[in-house]
Amino acid sequence: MRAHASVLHLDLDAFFAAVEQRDKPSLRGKPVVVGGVGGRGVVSTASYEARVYGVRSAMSTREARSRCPHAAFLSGRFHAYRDASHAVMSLLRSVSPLVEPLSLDEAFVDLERADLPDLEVPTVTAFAEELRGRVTEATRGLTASVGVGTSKFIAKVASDLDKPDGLVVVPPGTEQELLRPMHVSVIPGVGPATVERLRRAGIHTVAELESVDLDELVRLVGKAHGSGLFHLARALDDRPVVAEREAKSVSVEGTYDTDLTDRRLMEALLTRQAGEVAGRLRKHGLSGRTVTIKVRLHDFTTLSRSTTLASPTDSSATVARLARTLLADLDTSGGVRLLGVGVSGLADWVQEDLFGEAEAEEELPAIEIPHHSRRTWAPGMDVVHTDHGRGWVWGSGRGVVTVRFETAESPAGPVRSFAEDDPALSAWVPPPLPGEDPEDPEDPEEPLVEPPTPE
DNA sequence: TCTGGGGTCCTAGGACCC
DNA sequence: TCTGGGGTCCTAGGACCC
Repeated sequence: MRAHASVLHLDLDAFFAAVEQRDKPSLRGKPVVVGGVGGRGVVSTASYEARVYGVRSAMSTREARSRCPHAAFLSGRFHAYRDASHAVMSLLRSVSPLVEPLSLDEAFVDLERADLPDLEVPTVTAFAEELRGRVTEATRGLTASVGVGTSKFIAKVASDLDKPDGLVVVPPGTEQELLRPMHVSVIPGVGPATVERLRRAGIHTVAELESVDLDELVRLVGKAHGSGLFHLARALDDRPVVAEREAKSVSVEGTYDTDLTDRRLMEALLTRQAGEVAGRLRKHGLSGRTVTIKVRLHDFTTLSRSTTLASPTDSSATVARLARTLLADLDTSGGVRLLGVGVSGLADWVQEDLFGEAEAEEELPAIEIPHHSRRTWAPGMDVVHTDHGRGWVWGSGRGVVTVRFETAESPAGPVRSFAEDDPALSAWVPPPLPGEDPEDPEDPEEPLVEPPTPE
């Protein structure tokens, strides 16, 4: 909670649909729905013309079609959205170094770090109005709704008050009178489940929430959430605008038009997804220790299974093998509508660490691995202990097993390879599965079974 | 043929360590 | 062969956000 209205929240109006209307004049003034167009798709964004018919984000596309059959249904062009988003974020960063993007179409801007003569309401209002114009210019016609207030919470609430193409500045000191009549769902983090819990306790508005003491709120919704609600209900929010946030996980998932029942097909799909995840890790110079699969059954029951490695990986083959191993424990006989693979526990990891230091491989002293000292560390992975430290199986193929050693400096130390039949190496190496090319573990062949295209 | 995809954060229980 | 508490890591699930 600041003394001045110096947090700005900007939200591009009906972003995906607006980009489509900008790029295709025949769509202007007409209902446009962007989202999944398959049998199980949902709406990402509806243009304001489509919202008139009750089409909303997250609604199934099937329902959107029945409400507005004459709308244009588009599956989306993410490169175009990314480009437009980039133009906006660059503009915002030119105005203040402290910009926190929330998604492609939303960001906070810290005006304390902008070049303004002062932070009084008239000054900030004029600045925000000019900024909206510059956003429209930079995106060749997209409009933005902007809110400005003394905190992130207030700025975000404000940007919602005059959509689309509006600006609301909440003067310092007026926050509580603004919030009190509002429904509790204006508070970020209050979704359907919390609304229902609060409703049962007779709490509907922010004013009512404000009258509940901290202990009672914690009892109702838990420790962290309760404390958050207690403060936000009083407009107390000092969360800073944070420019750089590091990714914590990378994942790929897909929902299929018809439920999957063939385990071999599921394995093939997981293998493909693992390759996408690992590829994205490598692209960003990341690796991760925990591999998680997600399985949604025919009845929408959602399961997850995860396993954690001794050291991070970005290998397609390793992620794929672990994913398939995790699937093996699950009963999928009723059919599966969604499969996904993710990697978390991310670490910065530069390619040179692994491949650029061949000399490190040469420097390693001879190693004897006593049979009895080995133990299984994780499904599909073996770990070996030696006098020189601990190593783990990194990859295998062509009769060679590659072991990566942990050192005092780094859990991802030098790499050394062994012949598969080396008596020193007692680690069990899982055989390659169909669809995985043992010649090149980073480039698995297409699965033998051709999977259906995920929507 | 209700219910996406890519994320973040929290909780709770168990293992393990000191 | 009794009893503990705190801290951390891991796993599974759930709520929430855009």
